[in-house]
Amino acid sequence: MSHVAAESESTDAAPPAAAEKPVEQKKKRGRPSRIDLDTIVGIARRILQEEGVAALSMRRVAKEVGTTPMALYHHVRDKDELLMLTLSGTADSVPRPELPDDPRDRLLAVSLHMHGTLARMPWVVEVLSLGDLTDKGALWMVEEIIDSCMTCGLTPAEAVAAYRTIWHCVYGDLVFRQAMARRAEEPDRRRHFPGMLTDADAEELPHMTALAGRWLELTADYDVAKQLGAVIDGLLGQARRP
Amino acid sequence: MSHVAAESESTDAAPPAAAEKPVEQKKKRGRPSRIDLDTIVGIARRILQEEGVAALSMRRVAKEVGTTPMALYHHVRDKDELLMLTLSGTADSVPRPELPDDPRDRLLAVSLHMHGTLARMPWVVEVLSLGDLTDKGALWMVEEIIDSCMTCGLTPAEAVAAYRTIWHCVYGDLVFRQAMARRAEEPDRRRHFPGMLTDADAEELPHMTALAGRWLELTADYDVAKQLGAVIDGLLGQARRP
DNA sequence: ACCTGAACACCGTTCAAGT
DNA sequence: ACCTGAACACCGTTCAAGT
Repeated sequence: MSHVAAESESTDAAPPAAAEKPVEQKKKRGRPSRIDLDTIVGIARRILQEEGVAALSMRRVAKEVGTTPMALYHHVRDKDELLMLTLSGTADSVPRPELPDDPRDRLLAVSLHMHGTLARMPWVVEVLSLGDLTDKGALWMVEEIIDSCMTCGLTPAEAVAAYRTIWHCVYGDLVFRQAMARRAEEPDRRRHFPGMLTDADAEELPHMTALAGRWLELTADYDVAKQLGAVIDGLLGQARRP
Repeated sequence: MSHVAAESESTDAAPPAAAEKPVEQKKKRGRPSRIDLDTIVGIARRILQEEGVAALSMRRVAKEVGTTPMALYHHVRDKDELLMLTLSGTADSVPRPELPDDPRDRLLAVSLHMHGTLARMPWVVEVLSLGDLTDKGALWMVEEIIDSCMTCGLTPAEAVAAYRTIWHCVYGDLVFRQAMARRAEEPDRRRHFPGMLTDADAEELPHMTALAGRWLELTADYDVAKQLGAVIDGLLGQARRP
């Protein structure tokens, strides 16, 4: 159940690229610590994976590590820092895909790879909402997107903006899907869009009342690849008419 | 300071369209309630406006209303329901803008109106992340977007998908801006992207290392209107090649 | 240097009792 | 019908003390 966490954990702990670690190299002086950052972060990551951010508390992590809550604060400044640390290394656990050579296809492929990867790690999306990207291993995707955009004729500034727009589409879709999944779990029928329309609204909102019956179907049919394709076309279109 | 809340509050409480209220019409039998839903929701809205979702607790609302926390549960099922209720009526507090006739311009104008409105109500964005749209007064924008898309030749299904993509761009940008604003407040220098790159990364990430120095500037220059324009071009482009 | 215990100032929500 | 009080099972974090 927790072998995915264990894997990325060992990736973190692997000594070769130790210079990359943000924590300063500690000489082993004084009392040797009985718990180390890597196990703390690993356990936190497992909790996030299995139960999401809402389930992660310092007290819970401490219990699973086998210490007091306060022992954690000796290794980590606060809960936020712990959350950020769970992110680093996760990108490296996903194999880098073959990418097409055509820059437009490449752009779409990388964007979809981002989307697909994160769709399988919903907790990462949740944590990303709270802070920014701290996982260096994910930057190759940004680089690829910017590079492809520039190959298609965008200026560096336009390429960076295009990256951000693509990211908004990817992130927005993931958040939307998660909200839907959460709502599906609750048997609780809070009324959302289609339910709150009556025939009386047909005049003001003709399309929406007409589509209300098909809304669930239409929502389910949303095709990220197709939409991202269209967005990319639009973004690259900037190059042709300056 | 709280007059915006007060306004939408009175909008809520206005009797004419009472049939719209989700709560069932209560006959005034039994002990008359000393606190009513509208004041609870109004106070919650003010707290959200002034201090954000993190500051909103049932206990806090109770204190400001002048009751015990548990009295609230007689008017509201749980905190989540209270949050959803704060949303309803907010859209009506914003005047509806004049819109251009050309459907493409109209599409962009409505999208920017959504963005601009929500940019001024950050708490709404925060609450929206937790649930779905419950404010009927906001649906005219969705209707306009779908209508314009269809006028441009999209099928209803494509129009709904296009709406969602536009929403992702709007929402994604707002979330991004809020995260940036929050980060700017903390003097705390957690290292985010540009700081974590060294010269050693120039080989793997040439564009990003080259742009690292300009990153803040480039981020600040992000032009939502321009990007949404490009996205809309791409989405409408679907119509021409079926 | 590393860990512990007790404490502070909070949470959302349930439940039994009051008027 | 509406409200209260006490209680349950939690939070993140500080602080003084232990080894």
